[in-house]
Amino acid sequence: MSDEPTITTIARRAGVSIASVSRVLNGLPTRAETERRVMSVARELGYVPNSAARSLKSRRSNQIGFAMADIGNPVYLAMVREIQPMLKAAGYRLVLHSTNADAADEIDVLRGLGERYIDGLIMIPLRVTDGHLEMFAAARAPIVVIGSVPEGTPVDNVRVDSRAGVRLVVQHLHGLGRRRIGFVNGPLDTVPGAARSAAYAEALETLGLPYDRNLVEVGDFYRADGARAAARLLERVPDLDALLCANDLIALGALDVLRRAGRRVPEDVAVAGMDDTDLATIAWPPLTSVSLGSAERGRAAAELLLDRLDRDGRAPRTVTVEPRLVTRASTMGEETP
Amino acid sequence: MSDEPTITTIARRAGVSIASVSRVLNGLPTRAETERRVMSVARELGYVPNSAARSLKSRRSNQIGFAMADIGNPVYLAMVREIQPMLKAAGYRLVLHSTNADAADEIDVLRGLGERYIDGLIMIPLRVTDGHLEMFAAARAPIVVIGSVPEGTPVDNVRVDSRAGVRLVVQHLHGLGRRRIGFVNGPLDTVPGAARSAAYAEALETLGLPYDRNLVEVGDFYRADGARAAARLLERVPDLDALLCANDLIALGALDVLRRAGRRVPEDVAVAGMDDTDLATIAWPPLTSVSLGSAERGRAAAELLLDRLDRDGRAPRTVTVEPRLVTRASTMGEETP
DNA sequence: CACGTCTCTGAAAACGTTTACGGATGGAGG
DNA sequence: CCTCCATCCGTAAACGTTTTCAGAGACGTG
Repeated sequence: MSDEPTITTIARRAGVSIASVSRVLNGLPTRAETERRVMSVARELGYVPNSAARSLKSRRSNQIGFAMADIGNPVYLAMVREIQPMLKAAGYRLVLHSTNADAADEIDVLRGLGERYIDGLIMIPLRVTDGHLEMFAAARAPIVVIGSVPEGTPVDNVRVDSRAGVRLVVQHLHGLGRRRIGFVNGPLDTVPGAARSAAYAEALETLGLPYDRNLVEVGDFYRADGARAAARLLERVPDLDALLCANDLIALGALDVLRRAGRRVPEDVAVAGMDDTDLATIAWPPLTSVSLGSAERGRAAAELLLDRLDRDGRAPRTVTVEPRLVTRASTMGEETP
Repeated sequence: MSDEPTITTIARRAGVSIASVSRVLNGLPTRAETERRVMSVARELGYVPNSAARSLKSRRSNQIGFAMADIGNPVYLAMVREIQPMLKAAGYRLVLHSTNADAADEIDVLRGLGERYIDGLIMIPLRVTDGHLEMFAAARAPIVVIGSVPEGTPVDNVRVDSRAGVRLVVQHLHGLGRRRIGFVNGPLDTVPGAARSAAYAEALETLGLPYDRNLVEVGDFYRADGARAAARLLERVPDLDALLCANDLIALGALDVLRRAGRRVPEDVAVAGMDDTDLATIAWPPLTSVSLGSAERGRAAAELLLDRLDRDGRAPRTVTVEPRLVTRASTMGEETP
């Protein structure tokens, strides 16, 4: 027990060569007697193969990286919950990277691909910088990006038509007779922030509603920021009758603020979130939210990656997930359980 | 770009030996001119050291494992959120294992320690089998167990006095005048399930309340199971006036059921959870819950592990975290925001 | 009996690092 | 001019595997 047994220890004890030991351990055809001896010695010594040595030879680590901004956000969580079992079933381990949406941090992870401690990477960058693009191009292992990426970027890509998603909610709110539809967004320099901002304007236009910049407030994608932003918005536009939030977390913050302000949801203000996380059914009132298919996106990303690990060389593929509106009591009072 | 540059490539291009390259890259003293040449070639080639080779020599992987039942449970999530940045700051990566509370799966992870792909492991076993104990004893790398473990087990250990926690809530409910205090527990063959069961009985006895087995129902530690168990309990004991749930998730399920049954919380039934996760403040009404210091436990576990990685050889240590009751509207109506 | 064929095994190289050791060089001191 | 020491660097071994290649027997066939 003092020193870890290696293939060499076993070979000596069993009176065979290390090559034979390796063959037995890898299930290659071997004479029954040899196999028996090797196996028995290996078991007796409690032998476990050294993964570093194996990786060095085989050039595979059997690890996959997953990089997202913050493991605390239930969207990413939903993805991890899909991805982890799939990878595990395929014999891969999951290495988690929480980057705080910091570009330098993310580029560090990408550099990690070169260290070869992971065979592939699933990444959700909130901002895609030139640095990202360079690393994507130079990457020495497959990458799947969840979220939009410029045309022609040489990585597999899973995206969701968030524009359509925003349109769905805005139409829903409009259909309920709401005309002063506020919008609490996340940072505009993030990919989702920018997309949702454009989509909001576009949806209003389609419906013939005027775009009023006073109705828009920007915070960050967290509950506390959402609350603050919603409070600012409410103060500026007291006659708001609906609130679209770029995120379920933001929506939770908004609900807190509205409750404290004595506004009834949905009677006075209808509130909708995005992502349709578990939180939507926990919140009170239950939150109408656009599902952006987090679980589905996670699954698709894992599939794309595993596929490419199997046989590389194909052109990059893009999978697009359809958004789906899930209405609950925060917009449709009557549906309250 | 075709073939990954190695230390040998650099050596050739710079006209020095691989030893010199290694020295430069590791910051060992070298003549300025040599250093300049090596660095410039390395940069030009986009050299990145191969982690497998490095691990093989150095016998360290710079990875730490974290094994829990289900990444979806916010308790574990709170821990990961503490642990991940601490490990990262210390130069370690996090390898995530979701074991579905399956003993065989957990033992697999423990076996992984022998593969040396992780330098240490933080584990939260829901059940501690003989298999676990054997692996703990034979482990070739440091382990920190979060949760109780038999006296004398040779691992560092972070625990929480859940007995005291249960006592706190039961006293709180009793102090509010509740006398028919139901208990929805998780599986009794899990470490927390067993502990909470014993603690519930004990707390009742301390308060001079009779133990009525009709008041106890067992499900699993999830929302849906909690709902089902609470429904059974409610049907059996309609005059229940308080409900202690072994878990915030269970409590959410219970809230759903009570709402659907038309019981007011807390007027008719006071509800309390355990773990004090984020969900407690999202639920409606906000949930009274016993904090079992998830974040604190995560931090302590990471500290213990990093400490032991620094210098091994000390006796195993145990850190105990104090529970803390956080009262909210689900038991104290008047505090409703 | 010579030969070819087949099955099993061992020797050795290779993966990409780190590091112990000793050789070369140059300057200081006698 | 010789010796000594310090400084810098190259050679080679080692980490624990996998895999290629070829040798050794066994056996059947002509």
